[in-house]
Amino acid sequence: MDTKRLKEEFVDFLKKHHQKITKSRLELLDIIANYKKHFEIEELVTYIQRTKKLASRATIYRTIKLLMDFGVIKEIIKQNNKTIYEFCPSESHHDHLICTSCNKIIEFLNEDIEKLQEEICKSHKFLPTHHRLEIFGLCKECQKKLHIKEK
Amino acid sequence: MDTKRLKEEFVDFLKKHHQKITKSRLELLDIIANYKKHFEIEELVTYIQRTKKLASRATIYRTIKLLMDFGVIKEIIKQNNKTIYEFCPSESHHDHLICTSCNKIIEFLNEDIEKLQEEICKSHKFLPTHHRLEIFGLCKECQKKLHIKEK
DNA sequence: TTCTATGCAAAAATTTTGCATGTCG
DNA sequence: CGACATGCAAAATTTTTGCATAGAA
Repeated sequence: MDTKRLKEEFVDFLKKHHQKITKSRLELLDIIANYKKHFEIEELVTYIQRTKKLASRATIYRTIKLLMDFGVIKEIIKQNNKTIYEFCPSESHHDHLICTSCNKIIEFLNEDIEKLQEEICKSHKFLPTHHRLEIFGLCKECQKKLHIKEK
Repeated sequence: MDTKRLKEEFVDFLKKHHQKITKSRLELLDIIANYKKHFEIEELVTYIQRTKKLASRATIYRTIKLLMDFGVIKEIIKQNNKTIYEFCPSESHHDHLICTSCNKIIEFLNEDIEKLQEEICKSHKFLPTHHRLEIFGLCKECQKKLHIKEK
């Protein structure tokens, strides 16, 4: 993935928030953008420390928080107290179908649902910043594996 | 809350899953049903151990897993890596508006959104078991406090 | 030069587990 | 009686933090 543009925006973001522009921060953005789309932090820490020796666990945690504020990382949660993070550059919001058997994550976007959410917020005078919709269940393949008949 | 019926169903559930019916399990269901609707586990542990001395932390954690399988507890997550659990007897599914300033949780249910979700699952041949929709933002009161003008 | 970021290791917070003992069926 | 549940404390997991040092503005 080409992250040149994204890095520039991140630099602006850091300046605006009076934070320093460091090698770690920019390279972490780069690494994460080119790593798996969905990841757990510890897995990422292991990967980074094995391959690049770029940043410590503490810095990775701290930078991920920054990147969440910046808006390119979101947390989506799955069962078992595991937190899965998603790299998600801003344009492409979407929601998730999560298979509880094979842990596959399927993305979808439905404009009607998005619109309905806006209406709900309006009716509660709630000012939304972001949202998360997760549907848990069994994917097509796992239904077959488990011999579940379609209705 | 009257939990007689719920307890009977829980007993059936335990039998069906070849698990034992114990005092701890039944009383924990009772306590949780009458505790706050939204809670963190540690807070619950403290409460139970202060007031009733009924079960150990380990048993509480284990029983909550059981109750999640049984279906009366769901986990909804909020920011800051805190996991909020919700007691939610089966009939009353709903989703959440979560205020990121005062942490208030507002429940809502929108049938159209529910229907659209079913359609999405169908089109992916996905067999849903449950879902979770969380909209984060600022509640009416916090917008006022923070002097945010309505559009 | 000044202030913030980083690394390290220790601490905190949260959840799970092994094992001896108690309880249910 | 046999199998499973419980309590305890220890371990595992995940995340945060204090402080000395390095690096950016």
